[in-house]
Amino acid sequence: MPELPEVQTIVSDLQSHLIGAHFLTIEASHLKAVISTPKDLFRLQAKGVESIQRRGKFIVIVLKGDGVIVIHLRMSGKTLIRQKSDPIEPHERARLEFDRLSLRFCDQRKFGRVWLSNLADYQALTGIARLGIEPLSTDFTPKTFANLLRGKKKTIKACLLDQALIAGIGNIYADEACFEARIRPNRLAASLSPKEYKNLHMAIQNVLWLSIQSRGTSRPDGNYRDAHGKRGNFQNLLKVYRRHNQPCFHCKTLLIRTKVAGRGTVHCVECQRKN
DNA sequence: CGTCGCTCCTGGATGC
DNA sequence: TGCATCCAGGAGCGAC
Repeated sequence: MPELPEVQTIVSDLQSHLIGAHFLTIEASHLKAVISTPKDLFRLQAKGVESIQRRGKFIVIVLKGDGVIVIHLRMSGKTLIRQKSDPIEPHERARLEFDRLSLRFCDQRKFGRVWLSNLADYQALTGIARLGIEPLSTDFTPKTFANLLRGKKKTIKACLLDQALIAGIGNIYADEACFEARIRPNRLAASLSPKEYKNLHMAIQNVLWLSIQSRGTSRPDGNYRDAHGKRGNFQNLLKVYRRHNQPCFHCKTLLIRTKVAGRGTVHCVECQRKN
């Protein structure tokens, strides 16, 4: 599923094709996929694309003037850059028409959303307002990370998945970062030592940067594709995610699968000790 | 207020 | 072989 590295890859793709294009209309074939008001829709029409950014797992397309288009892909969403004349895509839920191309929002599981709004309202409307720190920003230091987690009464994995604490990490990179830092995902966040906070902070940044360099993770049966419909490559570099019953690359012990924070979780009982 | 569990969805996997 | 049930999983929301 698209997490920070996948969304960053898509945003880069969109930046090179959509900047300067003019947004014309949106057509929703799945009504719940698009959230807007007639007023907002009217205000968005025929405005040039000024910038495209990522915030957490959100894609934010800012139009000249006052329009903002926000997309969240959730589990299975895709945004595909197509020609206007190209045929309908499988699971296509909405079509954003620009003057020179057509952006198709596709989503097998119908969890994803497209919002049409304006600069004053889009952060509250979409939930972007509630997001925590960006893990690849300069503000995200070992110290801010430790301060964020110190009082928390839940597992470290639940904290990594909590978008109000840190924005952009999902199930794949939570497991990968915990393995990289040699920390068991079901440890209580407050129980980590200063050194472990530091190690985990570095592991998070390393894993996210490496995945961005590989254009994200596309599982064999997974749904993530970039804006051209192509797979990423980080699945070849995963150490634990979806590798249960396979040997740990470090110690050869078979990795085990458990449930932490309600999510399928894979870790190595030897490399990721209880304390 | 913080944390937990339920819900939304689909299609592939599993069970009988 | 075929039909029914189970399950993953991000995030909002109600319950406690």
